[in-house]
Amino acid sequence: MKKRTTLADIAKAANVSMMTVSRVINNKPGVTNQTRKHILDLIKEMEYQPNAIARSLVTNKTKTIGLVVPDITNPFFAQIARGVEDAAYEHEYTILLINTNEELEREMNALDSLWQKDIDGIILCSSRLPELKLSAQIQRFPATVLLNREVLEPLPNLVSINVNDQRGVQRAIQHFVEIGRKNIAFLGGPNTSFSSQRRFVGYQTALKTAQIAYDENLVVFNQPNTEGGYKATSALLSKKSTIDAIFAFNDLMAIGAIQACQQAGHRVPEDIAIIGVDDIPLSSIFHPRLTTLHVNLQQTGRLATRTLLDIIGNEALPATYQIEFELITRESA
Amino acid sequence: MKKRTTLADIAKAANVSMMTVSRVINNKPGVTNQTRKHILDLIKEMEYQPNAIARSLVTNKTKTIGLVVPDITNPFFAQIARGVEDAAYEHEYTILLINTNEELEREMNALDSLWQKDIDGIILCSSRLPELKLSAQIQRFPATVLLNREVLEPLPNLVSINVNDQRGVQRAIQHFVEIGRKNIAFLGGPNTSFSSQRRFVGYQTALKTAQIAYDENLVVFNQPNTEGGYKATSALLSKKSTIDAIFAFNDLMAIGAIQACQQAGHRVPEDIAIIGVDDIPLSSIFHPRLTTLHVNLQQTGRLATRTLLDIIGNEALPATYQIEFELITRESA
DNA sequence: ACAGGTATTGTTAGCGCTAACATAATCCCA
DNA sequence: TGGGATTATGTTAGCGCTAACAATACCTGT
Repeated sequence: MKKRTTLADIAKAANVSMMTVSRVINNKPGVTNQTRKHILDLIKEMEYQPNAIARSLVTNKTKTIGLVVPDITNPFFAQIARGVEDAAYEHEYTILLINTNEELEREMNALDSLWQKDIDGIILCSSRLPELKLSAQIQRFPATVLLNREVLEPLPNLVSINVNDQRGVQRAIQHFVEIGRKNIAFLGGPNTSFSSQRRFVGYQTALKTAQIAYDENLVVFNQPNTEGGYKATSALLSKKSTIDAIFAFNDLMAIGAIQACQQAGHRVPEDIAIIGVDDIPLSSIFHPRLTTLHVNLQQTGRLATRTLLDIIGNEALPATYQIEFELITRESA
Repeated sequence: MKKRTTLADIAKAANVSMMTVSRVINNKPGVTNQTRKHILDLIKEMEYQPNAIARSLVTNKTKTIGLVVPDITNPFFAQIARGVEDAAYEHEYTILLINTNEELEREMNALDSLWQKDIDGIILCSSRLPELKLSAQIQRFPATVLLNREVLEPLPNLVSINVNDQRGVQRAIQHFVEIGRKNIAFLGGPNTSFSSQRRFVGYQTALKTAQIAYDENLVVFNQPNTEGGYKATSALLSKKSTIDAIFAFNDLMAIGAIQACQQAGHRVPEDIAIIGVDDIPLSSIFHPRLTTLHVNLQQTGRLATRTLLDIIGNEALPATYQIEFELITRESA
């Protein structure tokens, strides 16, 4: 690991001042083509690469954005992260990745450490911070995009992006109605989850629209995995045998639900139609192939960083975006 | 976004020199408990947080490590990333995440940009760089850990961590033999992939050990997904009907293989036993539940950063690690 | 009470770069 | 042909911090 070549080295070698070299590397005008070429050659020859740290210290820009997610292992966030990074790469930004593991303390520490590193902005996914702390944090960063979190009072340097859970669920329920289902059950996830709450509201709204009476016996909450789906559905079937459709919080629960139905002797989708959410890879492999609500998360990630860069660049913007679900109709409904 | 509080601000407020404050925030000796407390109070009161950029410029340490992966969307790398970040967090390091998308140019750019940001080390996963370029890159970073890539000539600041593909496959084949299978087919992945190659070697070695003759008609390569597994297996079954076991490059191919077998009227595992690799979540949900080779990737990620930090801290180390697969015996074999 | 040590605080310089202003070189047209 | 505009280059200062050395203040034992 040899020592870095610095601006000064190049300047000396080219027999010009550091500023002239600086102008060349930053593509600024005010340098003859001849000297520019000369310097460019030297830069290549001496393998000079600017020291971003030094540059940041004076410009107050780091070309770095922080991405805070609960758990990168969750495909939901991995997809978003990929989109975020892709778009960042295109604009020559890099990503500082942080997992909060849904722990408040870790999220606070993360934000502090990002702040210390003087990043240009943050993309904060599914933040669990209490409103007050969150808004305090946001105010100290130059720009932030909030993903998948209920909005606070508007802030000038903040944009929120949310998936439209309500509307998505309504679409699903509507689909059930269109294929003639009337006894539609709702499998909720953990009720600490914002999206589970919103989906529940969507479910109720959609029933009202379809003029179907709400029946609380058709609603169960459980863990958002296959096991939870299985248990919830078994419980449901034992007290209500007239069910002909199930909306599940996510695909894993939907799969659990299918297994429970089949176990109990119901055919899917003939007797009971099932719709999940997320469109995980498994959905198209599992048999029967799962009908599900889908969002292009990678695209959403891209949108998040583009929006962030817009805020950084001081371009006016609306304060919230709503991303719509798409219903992927496959075999299960 | 108000202006940052700086060391100078604190120094002025406390009526001491900047150095004294610096000593306090860096927990260095040479400050009275009294003044220390006084300064600490002011720091809290004025919400001072050191500027990491400025600090890095003088110390030449950034407390940041680069993590380069082909695609964070791939659960394999997401798991590793999670482990890497967890361990980094514990040591107060942060992670710069980069996706190369398996593109050479993007990998080079990534490495350049990390270099410019003066990071303390890199963890490079499944690098596709030609040997020469790779080793040149490695030599300019203070420390690097190579994951899942054949080792080059040893370098003082480099540690390689590889999953022991060969031994893993041997374990799988041995399991087939133990349950009385003799006609063992091999479903390979893309032959550009190092791991596919190594697993193929392991397959041949294991056969030799078990004194089973190698038959090239039992070997097929295809895409590493369910479709590839399905096609490969169909092809296999049409020319060889005596097959009683299949080793698949990964779980997705294994699932495709199962579907192809069942389609062709073979029972799994009674007629044909099947083993995959990766232990993806689906493996334990799919029916029949998949027997598969498993590695604790999160743990591997942790190992990677611990090792990297050891290199940074100049603690002597062996040049390569081998991580062993574990055979998870479920229903499919 | 004082030499010689130790514990505490301060001063100077510089990391590598760029903003802002200052100067030198070149041009163009009346 | 000369002077104001223009273009090319240089100089100075400082971003926020810490390493290294310098200067005090405070001891301790004799």
